[in-house]
This record gives sequence, structure tokens and C-alpha cells, in this order.
Amino acid sequence: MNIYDISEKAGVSIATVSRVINGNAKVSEKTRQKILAIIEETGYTPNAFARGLGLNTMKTIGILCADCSDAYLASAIYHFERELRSHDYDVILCCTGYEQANKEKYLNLLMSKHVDAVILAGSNFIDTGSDPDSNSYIRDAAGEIPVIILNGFVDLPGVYCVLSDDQESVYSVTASLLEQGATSPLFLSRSDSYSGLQKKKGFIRALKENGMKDGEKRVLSTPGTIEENTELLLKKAAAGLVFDAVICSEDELAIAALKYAKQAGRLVPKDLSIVGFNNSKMSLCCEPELTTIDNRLSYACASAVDLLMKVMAGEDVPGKLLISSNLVVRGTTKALK
Amino acid sequence: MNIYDISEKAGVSIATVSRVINGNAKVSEKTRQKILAIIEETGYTPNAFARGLGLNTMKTIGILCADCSDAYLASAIYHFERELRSHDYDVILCCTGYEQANKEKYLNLLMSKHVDAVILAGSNFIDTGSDPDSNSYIRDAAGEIPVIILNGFVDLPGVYCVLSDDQESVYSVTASLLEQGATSPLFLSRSDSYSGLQKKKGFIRALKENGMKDGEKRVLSTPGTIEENTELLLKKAAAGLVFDAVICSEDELAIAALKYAKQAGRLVPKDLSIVGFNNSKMSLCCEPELTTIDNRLSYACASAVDLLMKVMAGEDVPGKLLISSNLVVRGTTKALK
DNA sequence: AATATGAATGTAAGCGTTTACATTACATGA
DNA sequence: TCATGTAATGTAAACGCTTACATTCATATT
Repeated sequence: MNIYDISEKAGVSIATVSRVINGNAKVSEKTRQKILAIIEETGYTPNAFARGLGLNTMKTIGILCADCSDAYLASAIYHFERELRSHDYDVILCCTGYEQANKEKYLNLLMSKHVDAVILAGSNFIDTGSDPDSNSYIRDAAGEIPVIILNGFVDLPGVYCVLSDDQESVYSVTASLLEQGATSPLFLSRSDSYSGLQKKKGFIRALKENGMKDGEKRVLSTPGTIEENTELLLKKAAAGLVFDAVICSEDELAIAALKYAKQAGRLVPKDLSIVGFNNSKMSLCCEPELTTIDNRLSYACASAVDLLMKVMAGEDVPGKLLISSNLVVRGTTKALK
Repeated sequence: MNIYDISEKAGVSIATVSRVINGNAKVSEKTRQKILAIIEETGYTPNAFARGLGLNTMKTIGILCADCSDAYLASAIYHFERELRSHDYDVILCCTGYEQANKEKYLNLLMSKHVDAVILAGSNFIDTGSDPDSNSYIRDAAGEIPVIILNGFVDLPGVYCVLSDDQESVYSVTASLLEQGATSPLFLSRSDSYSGLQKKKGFIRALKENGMKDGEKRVLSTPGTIEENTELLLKKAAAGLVFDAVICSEDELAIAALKYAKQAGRLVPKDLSIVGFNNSKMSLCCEPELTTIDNRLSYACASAVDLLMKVMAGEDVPGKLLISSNLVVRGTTKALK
């Protein structure tokens, strides 16, 4: 069943059929109805490949992420997918599995499939090192199609970044904690990704403004599982590290902090305050439930798709869109403003 | 840059170039090397649309799920994607958002994109009701391309089901709990999906074999959030429902049970045993950590992809593949065999 | 030396669309 | 009635590949 069959049944040329399918050229109302009826009746769907060949687009967006089973990224993908589909775009998903080499490889693969744009979900796609050419693979892609980055920033033409104001939110919660009497806060971070770095900066800035010069020393960078990080805190404390507040770059780290507190016999939030990040489901699984920073992911994703649609429509849009976060106060801190 | 450019540079015909790209016909080693070198040098990639048109396949698998931000499905998708990509297949992702109408709509959409096969991730795609034609949308799809179902079973030609032995695993843990002295177990289930039903059956069977005829009455079906389910248990207990063990169809329900226990002042696992399902990250976030059933998702996904490759290679494979589960004993039950 | 054989390569016809350009049909005004 | 403009439709080329079939070429066989 192809466009010739339809045109024959309708007694018109294939061009006319194509025109009613694409709805971008004038066709008399009578023939349009007739063709539509036949399409409906036969259940004909245009061949996507041929369409792609002719139009050089398949209405498909590529999403690249490290690991779509990560709660945060999974959520982002869900929102992206639903939002994009409402605009009639498909989603090709690509997970790098945190393998460095896959970033460039899969980005190129997506390009070769002629996706109309690509979304890099997660700040790990940005190299924060000093090599000026480290993000060149992004630049190359952006030269051909729009590139959207979620929670990462790089200033390149054709790259549009949507990020939460991580630095500000960590700064602000740290400042509140200090104001409330905390004297030795700790910052737990998963990695030195772009957003991890921003959060760290916010933490250090808050400390500095409160006369604490040793900010850098109060930052613990650690990958590792919940269990490993619980161990790590126990060890650090045993080794003499003092802390009465832990601000984390992810909820999972905060869970580890909470487990540490249980095992060390410290009372939360009386002796120790804990703040997570992302307002994930995990933050509701523990006792007490986590105070956490909600970076309004679904709003960020919707904004990103909005922005993308504008870019593809040829509109002029800024290369950076900042989304403000909300602090969700629960049981691992005293009341916070 | 197209195949003509390459053929020209190499001084051969486009057929020869095509042959070395596809590697399925004889080309002299000398010309092959020459062409390969030119392809490498120019960075040429064949146009995927034209390729699709010619071959009528795009090496793409569609994955349909209700909600890719659900921890379990997210994990499944991750494993599927990586496994499929290692076989050089792309993944188009489609989330129905639990909307009934989207199941058929998106399945058809995937078909119209000429995916080579489709994976239905999650048992919610199977209608367990009595309408004999309720799964006809699956049959229609399976008439054209292979359909893989994860954790659901329906006996139709062209449909291949990979499922964990949910009934057996719930039966077995329930039996162990009873043997250990539990007298009034409860089963918490999210929904009457195919796999939910199997789990329920296992629970009821274990009860019956231990002389308890009121199995059905000891099953609580509940959607709802952690908070709502905590409330539900508090209310039921207040209304006189007695239970000393809770077996859940998902870890999240077990978290609710744990929260109920905390609020009701019941000791876990001394007064109350709790068993979750899926061995998700959530099961590690609480105190004590959850005893849970690990249905070996990554193995199931790998097996499913294996099976799919065989189907597409024309091999004869069974329509049902059962994956055995493992019980992971942690802190919410006493030692279990 | 003539011929058969088979490997390597080329030719050209699809695959199913879109769309620029050509054509037709029809209404309008002179 | 005829030229003119416009709306509706048709024709055919293009998109970039795959592949059946045709051709060439080198080698082996007689």
C-alpha cells in the first residue's frame, strides 16, 4: 500500500495525495475529503523512509545520557519524551554507560541517523577541564543541528543550555544552615561535572561569606555506593573530621549520610543536619525523610523542549536558560527559611 | 557527500562501494581497502533514510513502556538499550504515561516507523480481563514484526515473552515466612497486571497449602503513593486487620509498610516481617534495609535481546522464557532459607 | 588456441516519497 | 469572445541507497 494506490483509488495524481498528507499546499476541499476518506478507510501510512529521504528529516530527536536507569536522568527522559511526542517528534535513546569514548561515538551515530536535534541529558557531557578543545565534539554536532544541554553549560553557537541554578541553591541552603548555628558543614559531591562544580562553588562561597576560609577542605568528592559512602563518613569521623551539617549533590549521598548518622549514634536533625539534592523518590524512603533541593526537573525539561521548538522554527533564543530551584524542607534539617 | 562521491574518488561504480559497505558480496581485497580508506578519509556515512528505503529496515527496535522514570522500567530500558546497541540496533523510546489509549496508538506509531521489532516493557500491556479480543492490538503488531513482552504473557504467534517466575518466588517466600511462624500474612499489590496477578496467586497458593482458606481476603490492592499506603495500613490496622508479615509486589509498597511499622510502633522484623520486590535502589535507602525479591532484571533483558536476535535470524524459539528469581535477605525479615 | 568457468565489477531499475515546474480549468473583465 | 490571472492538479526529477542482472576479465580446461 503506497501513495500510488491511494492516488489511483481517488482518481488523482500522487502529488495531490502528498499535498493533503502534508497539508502545506492548496487542494480543493472536495478532493481533500475524498482522499482523507480513502486514507482512513485503507489505513494507509506513508513510508517513513521515503518521507525522510524526500524531506531529509524524520521528526526525531536524539537523547544522549550516561545512564537512563539513574533516577534523575530517567525522570528527565520521561519528561522529554512525553513533551517531544506532544510535538510529534520521536525519541531515539542512547546511553553511554559513563564510557568516555561513547560520548562522541554515539553523538556521531545519532547525527548519522539524521535526528533533527540532540539533547545531552546531564552535565557529564561537558568537560570542565582546561583543554580548550575538549568539547569540540559538541561544537561539531552543533554546527549541523541544534544541541540542547540539560544541566550543563558551554558557550558555543548552536548549543542551548537549560540549567538549574545549582550554585545559588546550594549557596542559599548552606547560608541558612550557618545562620541557624551550624559551625562545620560538609559538602558531599559525586563528581566534578559542570553542575557538581557549580554546587561546590555555592557551598564554598557561603562559607567564605561567613568567615570560613577552609571551604575547599570541607568538600568530599566521592563516587561509590551508598554503603561505601556510609563507610567513608564513619572513617572520616573516626579520623577526627568534625561536621554538624552535610549538604549533598545528590539524594543518594544524603541517604549515606543518614545511614552514617544512625550508625554513629548521631541524632538527625538535632546533632546533624542533612540536605539532599533532586527531590527524588529516594528522599521519601528514609526516616526521617530528606530535606532536599527540588530543581524542578519537569519544568526544566518542558522549557528545554519549548526552546528547542523555537530554535527549529528559526526563532532567536538565548543560549542559556536558568531555572530556579526550591528547597523542600523535611525531617533531616530543622525548619529552614 | 554521497555514495557517488565515494565511487568517483575510488574510480569504481556505486555498486562496488555499496558492496563494501554492506560486506555481503565479493569485492577484491585491493578495491575494498581503497574504498575503505576513502570512506575513512572523507568521514562519509551512508544516508540512513535511503538505506532504509532500499533495505526496508533501519536496524531500530521500538521500546514501549508506561513510564520510563519508574525505577524498574528505567533499569529495564537501560539494559535493553545497551544490549541492543551492542548488536548495532537503535532504540526508539515511547512512554504511554499509563494512558490506555496510548498503548495501541504508540504501538502503531512505532510500526509506521518501520522498527524491526518492538519490546513491550512491563506487564501492564497485557489485558488480564476476560474480553477475548482485548489484546488484539498486540496480535496485529505481531503479525508484522516480532513482539517481545517483558514480564507479561500472552500466547500469540510472533509474540515472545520473557518473564520472571513471579508466582513461584512469592509462593516460596510466603511459605518460608509461614514456616517461620507467621500466622497472618498480608499481600500488598499495586495492580492486577499480569505479573501482579501471578504474585497474588503465589501468595494465595502458599496460604492454601498451609490451611488458610481466606487468602483472597488477605490481599490489599492499592495504587497510591508511599504516604497514602502508609496511611492505608494504619487505617486497616486500626480497623482491626491483624498481620504479622507483609509481602509486597514492589519495593515502594514495602517502604510504606516499613513506615507504617515505625508509626505504629511495631518492631521490624521482630513483630512484623516485610518483603519487597525488585531489589531496587529504594530497598537500600531505608532502615532496616529491605528483604526483597531480585528478579534478575539485567539477565532477563539480556535474554530477551538474545531471543529477539534469534527470532530475527529466523531461528525457532519458544514463545515463553521463564527467569528464576533470587531472594535477597536483609533486615526486614529474620533469616530465611 | 579455443572455450568454459567463475570472480569482480558495472548498469540500471527499483524503493516511496516531495516538490519545482508545467499544465489545465475556470472565472473575470474588457 | 477573447485575453488574463489564479486556483487546482499533474508530470517528472530528485533524494541516496540496494541489488538483480549484465558484462568484463582472468584463469583453468580441453
